[in-house]
Amino acid sequence: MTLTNNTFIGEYAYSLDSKGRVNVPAKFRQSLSEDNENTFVITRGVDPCIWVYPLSHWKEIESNLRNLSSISKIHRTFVRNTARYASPSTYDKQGRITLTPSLIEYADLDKDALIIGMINKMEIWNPDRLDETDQQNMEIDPAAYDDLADKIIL
Amino acid sequence: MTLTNNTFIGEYAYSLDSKGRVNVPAKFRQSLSEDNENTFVITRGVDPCIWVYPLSHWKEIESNLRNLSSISKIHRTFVRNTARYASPSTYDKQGRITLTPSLIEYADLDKDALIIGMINKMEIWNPDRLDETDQQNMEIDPAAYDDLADKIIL
DNA sequence: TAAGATTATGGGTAGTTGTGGGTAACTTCC
DNA sequence: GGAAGTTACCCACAACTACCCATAATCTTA
Repeated sequence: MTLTNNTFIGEYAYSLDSKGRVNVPAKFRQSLSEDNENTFVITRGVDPCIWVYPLSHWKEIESNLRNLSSISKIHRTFVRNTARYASPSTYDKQGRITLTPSLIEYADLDKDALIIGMINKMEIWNPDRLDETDQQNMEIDPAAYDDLADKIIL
Repeated sequence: MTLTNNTFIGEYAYSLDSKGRVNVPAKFRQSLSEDNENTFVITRGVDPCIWVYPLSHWKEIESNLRNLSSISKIHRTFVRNTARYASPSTYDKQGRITLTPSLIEYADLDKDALIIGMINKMEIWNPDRLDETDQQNMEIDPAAYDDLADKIIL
């Protein structure tokens, strides 16, 4: 059962094979709208993980970046940092995408890959790195967290 | 897999051969629309790197420059710096473009050439110079950077 | 519960891509 | 006009990647 198009929730444990391929959860694939052409764009996350966007969402990001002028240093740097690590990946007949060696290294992926639905994208984690990040996030300022409560009615 | 015509993302490590040729990533070539006639325009970047535009986009830049008045000193200087170092380059059967000695020197290119997709153009870097530039960019005002990130939902 | 469909994982192969070098055409300069 | 240097085009090979098929485990449904 699919909730909303191009929306991802839940957590899945898969394995990364010797060719750098990981399965995309069947539910995520089913949620993809036609215009994504079975394709995702993978890139570096802010945390040590891989971000996986549906193609259609990435195209929106691209069109925003296109309007930034390279005369401005900040704009130039922002475009470079965003575009640099991104690469499209179409899933194969078995529903797997191929990750790039550079991203596998960045996310420190080994055999186990944890896929997490993040609403408009998904994240691929080394389970150990995620545990560590969770620990560190305990130290987040509770006030700032509470602040969010005003914006999102849980 | 090609996302959008004349749009470049990703990072690629290639080598510059003794004849001053570098490969254009296959994905970038495939993304080029017909009207580019397999041709790019190479010129100096603002940073110490080479900017590589698809011919069609360069033509738009030319027509924008045409509208700048030569009375203004800033305009005059800008037009001169932009036009001065530009030169067209068609890729060969193997997908390589030939760089000019002057641009190779400007970008301080040696054996290794790092090609970065910058959406509407690409950049060719000496990996060491890029590392240095990345370091310097750490000093960019974080607030201004976050501001950009807010507008573009990553 | 049994049969069928779907899902997760592993591996083989043909076509593509990146890189080096060779040769012919063209330009430049004396 | 001829020699020297430069540029553009062509061929060849090694490495890699996308695509295909196979199998085992799991879920679905009658």
